[in-house]
Amino acid sequence: METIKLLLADDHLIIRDGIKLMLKKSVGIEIVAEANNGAEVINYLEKNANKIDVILMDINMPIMNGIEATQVISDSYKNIKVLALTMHAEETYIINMLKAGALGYVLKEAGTDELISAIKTVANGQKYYSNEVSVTMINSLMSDNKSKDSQLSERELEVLAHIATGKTNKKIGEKLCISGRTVETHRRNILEKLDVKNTAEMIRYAIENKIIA
Amino acid sequence: METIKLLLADDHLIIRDGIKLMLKKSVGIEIVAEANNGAEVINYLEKNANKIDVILMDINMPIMNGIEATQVISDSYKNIKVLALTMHAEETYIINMLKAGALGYVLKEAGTDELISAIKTVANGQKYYSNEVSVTMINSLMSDNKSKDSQLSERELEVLAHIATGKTNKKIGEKLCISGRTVETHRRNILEKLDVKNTAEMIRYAIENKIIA
DNA sequence: AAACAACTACGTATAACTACCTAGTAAATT
DNA sequence: AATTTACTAGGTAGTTATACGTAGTTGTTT
Repeated sequence: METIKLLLADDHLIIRDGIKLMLKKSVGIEIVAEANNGAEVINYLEKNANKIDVILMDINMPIMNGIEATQVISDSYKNIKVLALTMHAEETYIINMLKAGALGYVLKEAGTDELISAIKTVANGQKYYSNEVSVTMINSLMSDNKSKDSQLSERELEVLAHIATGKTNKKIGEKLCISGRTVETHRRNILEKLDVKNTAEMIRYAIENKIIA
Repeated sequence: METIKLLLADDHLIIRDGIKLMLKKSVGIEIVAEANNGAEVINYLEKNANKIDVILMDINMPIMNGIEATQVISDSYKNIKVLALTMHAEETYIINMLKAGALGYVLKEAGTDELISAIKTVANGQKYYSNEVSVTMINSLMSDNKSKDSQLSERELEVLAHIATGKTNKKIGEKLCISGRTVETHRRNILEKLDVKNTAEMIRYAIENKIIA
C-alpha cells in the first residue's frame, strides 16, 4: 500500500491547518500541496499532476470554486480523485460536485477517523458519501418529483400528450375525433394556463412538472 | 417515552422470527401483529389502525407488495410510519417505497442495534436511511445523467438550449450574433440529426437524453 | 490536393402555430 | 335561475417553423 499523495484546497487557513493536524499522525497519507482556490489547483496540476493522487476540495472558494475546478480535473486529469469537503449539507452544491466528477464528499466536522477513511476510500477509486449528508441528499434528489397538479383539464392533458409526440393539430384532431380547430383552441388554452408562449416552452414545462410522461 | 407498537410484514417466517428474536430484548418496542403480505396489512389496519405506530415492511411480498401497501397507508393512515425492509440494495424498489411514503429503509442484514435505532427514528417521525444503501441510492438517483453524446455540434447544442427557452429563430440569432436564417439552418440540422420532425419532439428528445438542462 | 464537417446565409414556398374574436352545448356550482 | 367551466368549432390574420435548394468560409482529415 503506497502513500496517498494529497492536495488540500480550501481558502481558509484554519481549516487547512486543522486538517493537516488531523492527518499528521495518519499513516499512508501525505499532504504534498495546498491551494487557496480552484485556479491554484489547476495551476499546480499543470506542472505537477503526477504528484497528486487525491484532492480534498472545498466547494466555496473565491476566484474559481470547487465545482468548476472538479470539472476541469475530471476532464483533463482522469486519474486524480476529488473528494469534496463541505461545511454543511448544501444539497445542490454537493450534487453539482458529484456531477462535475467528485468521487465523494465529507463534512468539515468529520472526525479524524472518518476523514482518513474517506480519503483512503476515494484513493482506492471507490465512492465515499458522508452519512450525515446522505439523508439530506436523498431527500433532495427525491423531492423534485412532486408534480404540482397542473390546472389543465383532462382533455387538455390528452392534447398535450399528443403534442409531445410531435403530432400536428390536424393529426391530433383525427386521433381524438374532434376538429383541428378545436385542438387549436385547446392548445391556446394550454399555453395560457401554463403561462408559456410556444410549443418548445410548453413541452419543457410539461416534462419538468411531470405533466406528461 | 411510550412503547412503540410494531407491525411486522414479511412473507418469510424465518425473517419474522429472526426479527422477533432481535427485538425481544429491546426496551420500548413491542411487536403487536404480523402479516404475510400487503393485503393482510391493509386488512388488519381496517379494524386496528390505532394499535400500530410503525410497520416494518418487506418490499417483495406475494398478493400485494410492500410498495402498494405503503401507498395505501400513506393515503389513508397518515400517522402510521412505514420502515422498508430490504434484502439487498435494490435501488428502484427502494426509490418506489420512498415515493410511496415510507419514512426510511433498513437492510435485513442489519444488526440489532441498527434495527432498533431505525425503528425508533421513524417512530419519532424522522427519516432513517441505512448507510449501506445510501451510496447505491445516490448513485442510482444521480446516474440518469448519462447523456449519450448526441451527434450535435457545439453550436447546435447552443441553439437547442435557446429553443428550449421558447425563443424564436430571430431572437436566437440576435443572442448568438448570427442571422435568423442561420439559426433556421441549425434548427433544420438538429431536427435531422435527432431524427424528429418538429419542435415538440425535439425538446422532448433533448430533455430525455439530457442534451439540455 | 481532395474530401469532409461545421458554421454561416439566403431564396422560395408551404405548413404549422399563435393571436384575438365569437359562440353554442352540457355539466356542475352558486 | 344564473354563473362558471369544459369542450366544442369557426373567421381572420399574422407570425413562426419546416422543406428543399444553393453556397461561401474555415478548419480538419485523408
